[in-house]
Amino acid sequence: MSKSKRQVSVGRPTMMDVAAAAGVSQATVSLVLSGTKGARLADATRGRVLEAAQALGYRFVRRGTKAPPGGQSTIVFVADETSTDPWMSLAFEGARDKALEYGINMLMVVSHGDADLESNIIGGLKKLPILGLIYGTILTRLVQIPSALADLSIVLVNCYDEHREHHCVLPGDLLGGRTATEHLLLSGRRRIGFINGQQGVDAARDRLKGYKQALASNDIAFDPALVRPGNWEPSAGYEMTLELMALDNPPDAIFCANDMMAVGCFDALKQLGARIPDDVAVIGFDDRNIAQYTHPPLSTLVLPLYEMGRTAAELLIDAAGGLHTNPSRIKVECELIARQSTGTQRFADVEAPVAAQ
Amino acid sequence: MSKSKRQVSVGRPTMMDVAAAAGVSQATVSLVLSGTKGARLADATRGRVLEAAQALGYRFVRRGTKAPPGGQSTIVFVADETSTDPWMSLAFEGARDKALEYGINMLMVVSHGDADLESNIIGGLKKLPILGLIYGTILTRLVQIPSALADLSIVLVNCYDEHREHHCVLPGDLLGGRTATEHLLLSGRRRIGFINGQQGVDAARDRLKGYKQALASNDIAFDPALVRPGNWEPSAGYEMTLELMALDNPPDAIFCANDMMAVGCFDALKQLGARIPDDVAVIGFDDRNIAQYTHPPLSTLVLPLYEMGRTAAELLIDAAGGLHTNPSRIKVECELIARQSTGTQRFADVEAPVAAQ
DNA sequence: TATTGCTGATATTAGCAAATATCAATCAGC
DNA sequence: GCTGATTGATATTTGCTAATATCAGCAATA
Repeated sequence: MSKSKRQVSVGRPTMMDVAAAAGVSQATVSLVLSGTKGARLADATRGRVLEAAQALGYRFVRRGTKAPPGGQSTIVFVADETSTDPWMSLAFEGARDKALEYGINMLMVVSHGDADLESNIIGGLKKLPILGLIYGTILTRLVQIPSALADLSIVLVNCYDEHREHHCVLPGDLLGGRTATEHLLLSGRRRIGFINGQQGVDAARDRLKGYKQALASNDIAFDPALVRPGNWEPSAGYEMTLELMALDNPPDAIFCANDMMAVGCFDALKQLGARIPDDVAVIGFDDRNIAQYTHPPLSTLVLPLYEMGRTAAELLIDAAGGLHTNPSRIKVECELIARQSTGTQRFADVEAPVAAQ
Repeated sequence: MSKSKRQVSVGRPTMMDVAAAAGVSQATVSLVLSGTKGARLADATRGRVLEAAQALGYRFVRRGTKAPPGGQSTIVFVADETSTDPWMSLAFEGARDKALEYGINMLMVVSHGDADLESNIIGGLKKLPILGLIYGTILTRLVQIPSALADLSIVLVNCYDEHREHHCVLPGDLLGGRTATEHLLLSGRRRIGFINGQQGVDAARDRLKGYKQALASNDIAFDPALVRPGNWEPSAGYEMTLELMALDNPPDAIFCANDMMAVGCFDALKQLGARIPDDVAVIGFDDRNIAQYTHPPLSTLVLPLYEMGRTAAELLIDAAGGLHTNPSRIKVECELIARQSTGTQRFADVEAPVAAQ
């Protein structure tokens, strides 16, 4: 019975002791000493507590807090794929940069969509102080979050859940499609071809929808002959461009649903002897690296994965900070990058030229 | 003093109780019940222990084991960058696929080369059962491993340490440079230009060295006028090609130290009216996505990051399995991808044509 | 009634102690 | 001396318990 067992009033004093000395409850002492924001405390009480604590030589040890302030916290980024495109890396970097501003570390795991693997990995990580989880997919799509992750704070990037249980951050493909089309219209084009991405993919659907909206808003009739199916590959851009240009009334501009198809489109136009942008303007989508290096440089729209990652991390950090909002669907705008493939305007009164890069 | 405090012989029996009943030590009971491999036990003792355990109704609860059998193990992949190129993702995927074969999970963290951050994150991860650490860099370079990580099993990917304390896996740039040059020589070219990467970068240095070795092995004199400095960007490929073609005795083939410069090289050659590969053959390096889509498709060499990742994971898993070897430097070969930009052979007796893709 | 100041009840954690694994050292028998 | 069997010592882990955070709700006051 010596050093290991604590006597009644020996050993380090606790909040209970301080409370007794100050004539208040333990809860009050906690509120005073931990400086909880928003606590309503009388100055007199606060003073008495502090005095008692000092008198007893009380040493404050933080406990019972979910996220120990100053301690490490971690965000786990779960991706379904990584290698094909830079998108996932960009989203991760965006989230990481935001997290780092708050001193929060980030981990990435790649699940290839395997729910068991996800549960498994996250289960193993439960020993860490996890602030939350960002769940990102290569394709914009519906996802099902494994129930094993249900107790974590989750934000979805480039995907969405059926029951709107989580925040999700999506690219503004529809608005992007409209912006691209309107950019062509503003530079005086009137007959705009559209080469779509793979059927069944959300991005393809929305970009087409945006294309249609822009035409409608500008009182131009939608001509189904100008819309061609594609598959994101340069070969499709090449073939579909040949088809479009073979029409009786060929387009004076082509909107390719991604940059790779625009590369194929360039090849076809050059082969036909059409000048870009003088005869046909071309705009892509995604702002892939290559867009800067085509001849002429390709106008396109940024797929804002970096910004989406940042936003996701911010949502997570806010939620951890106690800001509880209903799950929202946030769309991040796809910025227009006007390069020379859409030319300087051919016709009258148009917008001011936008600097490239 | 009721249910919460345990009485001497009440409550669940422990190994100590079983040991006392069987007249052996706790250690012996542990050896019997946990079936430790390689333990030398007398059958009589084993029988007595099992009997005593049964008699007492002892329930076995496993504790105190470092890696709970069947429990997860994890490899942490530390990268200095991710977004610019697909290399890091490829290395990660390679390592991940190998790890998955063994049921081992992988995590990725991006440190931007910040040693404090690395120590910090890994420190936080120490609670997990970490099998080892793969440390990858975007540029092939010398790295210094923070001392905080010294107690972990580490394999370096695309980088190396001063004191050869760790395994490292590197790309075979030198051999690759030789292979590329020999491929051009084999197709009958004799005057081969070389557009180098950024000065001071290991990959640029080694690819040039390989180029020189190939020339020397084929008894062709090295002509400094045919070697031009570059910076990995298409613009450099474009300008340096113009310079090379303006020589009194222009090259009949150009080896660009990466694919992006080869794209610029293509532009310059087309502008000059030179046919590829008939007038000038072109070969790149890296096998970037774009190489399939140039006109004609670009011959190039694979930068084997995927394979390097796989190899790294394998080394780590072997080490964890008890295979202790001296730290080695493993170079992974850069495979030649022969497409049309190096043409079918122009001259006599050459190797069999290699299928594209 | 609205607001302020506080507390009881409950969720959560840090630290601890007991339980177990492991291995080098020891022991007994030949 | 040699070899197989056992144990003491120690590292590691799990569950337990006291300490702390937090919030709804109560009482007093304006």
